[in-house]
Amino acid sequence: MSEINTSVTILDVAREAGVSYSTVSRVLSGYNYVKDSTRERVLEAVERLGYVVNQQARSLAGGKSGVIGLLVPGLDNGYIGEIARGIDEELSKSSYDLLLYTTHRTSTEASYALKMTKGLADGVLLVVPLLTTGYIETLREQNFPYVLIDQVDPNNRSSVVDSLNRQGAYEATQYLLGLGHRRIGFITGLMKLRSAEERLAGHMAALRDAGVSVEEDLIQTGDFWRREGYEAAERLLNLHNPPTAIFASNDLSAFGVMEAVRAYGLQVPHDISVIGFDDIPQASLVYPRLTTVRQPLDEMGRIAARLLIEQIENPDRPIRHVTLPTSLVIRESCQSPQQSWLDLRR
Amino acid sequence: MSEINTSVTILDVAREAGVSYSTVSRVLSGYNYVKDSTRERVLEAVERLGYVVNQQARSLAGGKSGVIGLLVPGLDNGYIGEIARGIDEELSKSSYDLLLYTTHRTSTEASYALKMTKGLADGVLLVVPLLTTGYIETLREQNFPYVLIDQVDPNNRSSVVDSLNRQGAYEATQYLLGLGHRRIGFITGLMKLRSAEERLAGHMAALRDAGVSVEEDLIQTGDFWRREGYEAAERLLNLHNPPTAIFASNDLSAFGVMEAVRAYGLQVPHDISVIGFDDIPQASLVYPRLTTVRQPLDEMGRIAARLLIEQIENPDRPIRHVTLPTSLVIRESCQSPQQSWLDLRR
DNA sequence: TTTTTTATTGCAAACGCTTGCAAAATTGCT
DNA sequence: AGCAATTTTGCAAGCGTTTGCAATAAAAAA
Repeated sequence: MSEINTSVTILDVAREAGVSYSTVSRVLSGYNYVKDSTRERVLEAVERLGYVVNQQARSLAGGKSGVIGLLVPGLDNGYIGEIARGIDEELSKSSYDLLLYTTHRTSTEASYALKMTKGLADGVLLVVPLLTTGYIETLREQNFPYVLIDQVDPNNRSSVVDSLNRQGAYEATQYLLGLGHRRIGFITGLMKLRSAEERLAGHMAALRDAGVSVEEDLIQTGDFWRREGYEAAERLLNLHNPPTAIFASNDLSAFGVMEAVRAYGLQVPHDISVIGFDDIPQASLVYPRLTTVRQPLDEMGRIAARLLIEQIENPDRPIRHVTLPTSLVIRESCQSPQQSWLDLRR
Repeated sequence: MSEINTSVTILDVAREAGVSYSTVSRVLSGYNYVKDSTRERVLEAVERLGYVVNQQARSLAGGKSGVIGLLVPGLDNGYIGEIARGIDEELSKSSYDLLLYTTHRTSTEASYALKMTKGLADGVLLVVPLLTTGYIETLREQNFPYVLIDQVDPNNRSSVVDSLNRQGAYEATQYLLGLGHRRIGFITGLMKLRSAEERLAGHMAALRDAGVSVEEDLIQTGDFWRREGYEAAERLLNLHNPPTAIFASNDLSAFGVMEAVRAYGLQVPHDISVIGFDDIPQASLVYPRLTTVRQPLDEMGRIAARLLIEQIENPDRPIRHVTLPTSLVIRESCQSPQQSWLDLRR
C-alpha cells in the first residue's frame, strides 16, 4: 500500500520519478503533451509515495478550486434537502466539492457575494428567494459564475432553473374542479415571491376558465410555512360556508391544513380535500398521503449544477433559463365532494 | 460603498494604509502587537478598497483553511438533516465553513481520509456508520482532527458524540409495558451497527426486568429503512398471535410499520401501538403523530462541531466521548391494548 | 543527411498570504 | 539624558501548485 506521509509534494514525486516537477504537474492535471512512458513513471511514483494533491496550492496557482458554493436559507425544509440531493448527485459525477452556506451565517448580504467570489468557490448555486437582489448584481459584475434555483432575477440576466408554477397550480385546481369541487379554498405562499404569485395566478386562471366565480374569502394569505397553513385553514373552516377543498401553495402549509382539519374534528379527504405543491418526501409519509403538484426539485438541483459547471468551464457561455414541467401526483388526500355527502347518508 | 475590484490584495491595502503588508496581515489575523491607530488605518483601507481575504492563499501559507468537512452517507434521510442543522448552527457561531462530502462520491474509503487531510478541511465530522473503520485509523495516524457522530470506534481512540441508545430503548419498552402491552413486536435496525444492537439490548433488558418472556418470533430483522420496516411489520402481523404493539428501531421503519398496519385494515393506535426511535421532524408530521424516543440529533451535531473546533485549535487536547440522554416523546401512536378491546365492545 | 516541424521537458516566476527574525520606535526607569 | 525593556513594524522566505517561455529530443520532410 502507498506510504502515508503528511507532506509528499510534487517535488518528491518528481525526484522519485526522475523528472521535473512541472512534468509531474502536467501529468496530474491531465495535460496532453507528456510522453506515455513518462506519464506512467510519474503515476507509479505518485502511487508509491501516496501523494495527494494539495487543493489550496492548486487553486492559488491555478485559479480554480474545484469547489462549488451552495447558498441556502437553511436546512430545515425538506424542499432544500431535495434540491441539495440533486446538486450533490450531479457534482459527484464531476469532481467538484460542495461548500454549504446558510444565510443565517453572516449578516450583510452584499458580503455574501464578495466572500463567495474571493473565497474558495469557483461558482455558486443560489436557493435564496428571500434575499433582495443586490448581491446578484454584484456577482454578475464580478463575472462570477452563478445559477439561481427556483428564484427570479428581476433583470433577467442570470441563469435560472425553475418550474412551471403557474401551470402546476392550474392543473391542481382543474383536478379539484374535475372532482366536482366548486368552493375551493386557496392558501397563498409568501406573496413577495414570484412562485407564490404564479401559483395563485394559475389557480385563478383555472377557476376563470371553468367559469367558477371567485370568492375573496376563499383566498387566504399564507407564507409557505406550516403554522400559517394551519391558521389560514382555520380561517377557511370558520367561514359560514366553508370550502370543500383546500389548495395550499406548498406541502408544508398543506400539512398545517391537514392538522387544522383534524383539529376541527373533520377528516381528509372525507370531509374536505387537501392538495399541496412541491412533493417533498414527507408528502407521501403523511396520512392520508398528500395529493400534490410535483416540482422536480432534485432534477432542478441537478440541472442547475450542470449549468453552473458549464459556465465555470466555459465562462462566455450565454446565460440560460431552464423551466421544468410540474406534474400532478394523485394520492389520497382528495376526493369528490359528492362522495362525502353519500358517505354521510349511509 | 466599497469599491469592488476583482483583485485587491493585502499589498493594495498596505499601500493605501501606508504600512507594510505584514502589518496588514497581522491586523487581519487578529495579531495583538499592532498599534491601535495603525490597526484603524488598515481597517479603513480594507473597507475603502472592499478587500476580502483570499482563503486559499491564507491556508496555503498558514496551514489553516477555516473549513470543516462533513462526511455523510447521503442527504435523503431526515436523520442526517437534523445533525447537519446542528453542526451548521454551531459553525455559524465561529467562522468555519462547511464542506459537504457524501460517501457515494469517491470509491475507495481510504482515499477519503487522505483527500480530507490533504484537501481543504482543517478537520472532519463523520456520520458514516457503514464505512469500515480503516479510514479512522488513517485519520488518527495523520493526527488529523475528526469527531465521530453516532458511530463507534472499535479501538476507542476517537472523539465521539452519541446518545444513550440502550436506555432510550429500555424506556420505550417500559412505556409500552406500562400501557399494558405484553406481546411487543420489535423491528431491529441494521445489526452491524452498534446503535441497532444497543436498542435491541435495551428492549430485551426491559422485558427481562419486567419478567416478560421473550418470544423469538416477535423480534424481526430490519435495516433502519422504511421498506424493511413495512415488511418486518407484515411478518409480525401474519403471526397467528400478532403483537399488540410494535417497537421499530428508528422512525423511518416505524413509518413503514404504520403503513403496513393500515394496509392490513387496522388502525394505529387503536388496534396496534407503534413506537419509533430518533424523533426526526417527520415523526410529528405523520398521522397519528408518532410516539418515539428522541435522540437530540441537532444537539449531537452542535456538540460534535464544538469538539472538533476545540481539537483543531488545540491539537493535543485529549479525545472525548460525549453521550447525550435520549427522551421519550409521547404523542398519539400508542395506547393500552385493553382500551382497544373496550373500544371493540362498544 | 540536413532542415523543419512537432512533441516533450525544464526553469522560473507567479498566486496571496503567514511568520520568524531583526530593526526601529516607544516606553519606563534610574 | 541614558539605557534596558517592550512594543511595533518591515523584510524575506516560504506554502505547493500552475503555466508561459525556452530548450531539447524526436519525427517528418526535403
